[in-house]
Amino acid sequence: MGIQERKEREKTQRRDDILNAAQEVFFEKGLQNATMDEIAEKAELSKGTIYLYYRSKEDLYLAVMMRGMELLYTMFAQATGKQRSAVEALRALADVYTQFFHEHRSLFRMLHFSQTPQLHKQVSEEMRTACSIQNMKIWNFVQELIARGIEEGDIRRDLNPIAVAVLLWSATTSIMSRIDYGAEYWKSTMNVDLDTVLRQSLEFLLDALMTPHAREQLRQQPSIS
Amino acid sequence: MGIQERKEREKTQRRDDILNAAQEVFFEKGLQNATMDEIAEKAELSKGTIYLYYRSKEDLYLAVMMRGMELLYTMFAQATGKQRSAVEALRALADVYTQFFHEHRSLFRMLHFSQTPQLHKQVSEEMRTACSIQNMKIWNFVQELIARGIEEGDIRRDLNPIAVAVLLWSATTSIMSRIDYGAEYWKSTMNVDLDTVLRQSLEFLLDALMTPHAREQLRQQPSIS
DNA sequence: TCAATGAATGACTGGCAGTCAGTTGTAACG
DNA sequence: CGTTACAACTGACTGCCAGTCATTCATTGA
Repeated sequence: MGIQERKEREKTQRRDDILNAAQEVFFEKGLQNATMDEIAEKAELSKGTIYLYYRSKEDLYLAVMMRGMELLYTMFAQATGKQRSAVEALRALADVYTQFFHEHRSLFRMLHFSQTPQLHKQVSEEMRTACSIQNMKIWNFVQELIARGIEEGDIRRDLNPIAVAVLLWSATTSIMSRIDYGAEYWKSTMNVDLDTVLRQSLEFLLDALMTPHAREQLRQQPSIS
Repeated sequence: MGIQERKEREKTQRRDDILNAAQEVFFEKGLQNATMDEIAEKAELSKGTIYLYYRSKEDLYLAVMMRGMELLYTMFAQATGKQRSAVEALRALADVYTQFFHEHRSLFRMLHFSQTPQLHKQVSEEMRTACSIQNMKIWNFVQELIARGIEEGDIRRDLNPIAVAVLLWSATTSIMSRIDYGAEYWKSTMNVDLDTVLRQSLEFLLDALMTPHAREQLRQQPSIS
């Protein structure tokens, strides 16, 4: 009996249609200025139907955001797969994150904005746990990479892997969102190129994490860049 | 003719009353869930009157936030005034920022939230420039401190003062808002104490900024802590 | 006492998130 | 093929709230 299955397929298709429509609108208007009516119209469904699939505007917003997280995770996994050492993988991670930031700016913005406590208070329990799981996947990934770097003797032994992960992630994300918010503003009023600042900061941080031994090795085998 | 002056005084008093009422409500509910009606009631004024003094809810929000920035700036100026070297002043700055974070949590939250582009788009031109000026004051303050540290030979000469300022500020703020968002969550799911992470990160960053010479000196004259 | 001026008011408007009574389309059954 | 059952879908409607504006009120100066 394939009818059940077909219905199942149609249902997930609907969910996806809604997600695509929502993504378009959220990208263009942001959470605040997007309206459910516009999303419904774009999805060629009535507003009521949207609420059959997502509990609230905020839930829908997070659902779109989570696709972004999945994408980022996939990019991470791919980029680090072919690296030899953990430190090389960490550098690749930084590059990929920067790439994600530039090529999927709207997703990055949603990802960052979704960290607001105010938002999470208005979201269903299920969505929150789903986010939490996705989130954890990425954190574990980074953390384990750093732990491996310590084992391999390239990252300083006196550092706490998770602390390093938090510092790296926080600093990077925060500078990126500063760029996103108004790189031009910084350029014009303070003559600062934030893209350069981001690159320098990453270099500075990664360098400061490494053991003297690893730094020495790096100097003997400079990267292609 | 003191009438003009009295009226002037009364007007600024009103502005302040409204600000105080708004602060209470925003602290309790956040921007989204606060209503102008509630603010009006708390200020013992009608809603219409509020709009004679502030153009929109968002403007009012930023006005409250800016008092927070002023407070922070004052705390900064005080704390660094009595330090001998720039590096000592920088450490004092970090301590004071942490203190501000803990003692004025709601203001910190507003300060951080006010960095959202979405918010700034809904705010009057005047408010935006006022924010910008206040913002710049703090950035210049930090930047100059770092530049002084370089001159004094305690901070590495190969670093760009403004880049360092951005990195320090971004990393710190981002970790703090992570604590604010849910330190308990991190403790329970990943067994991480984010307060410790913050302290370690600051130590790590400040240490990595310093010249070998300055680090050496520090070891000979350890701080009181 | 009486305009004149400006501050304050609150009923009202428009817009939007979320709901729900009702409609439609489809499958299963006799 | 007619009928029932059921799930998917609809869109008019409700409640809420930011922001407005015609009106009221208070003060001042003549």
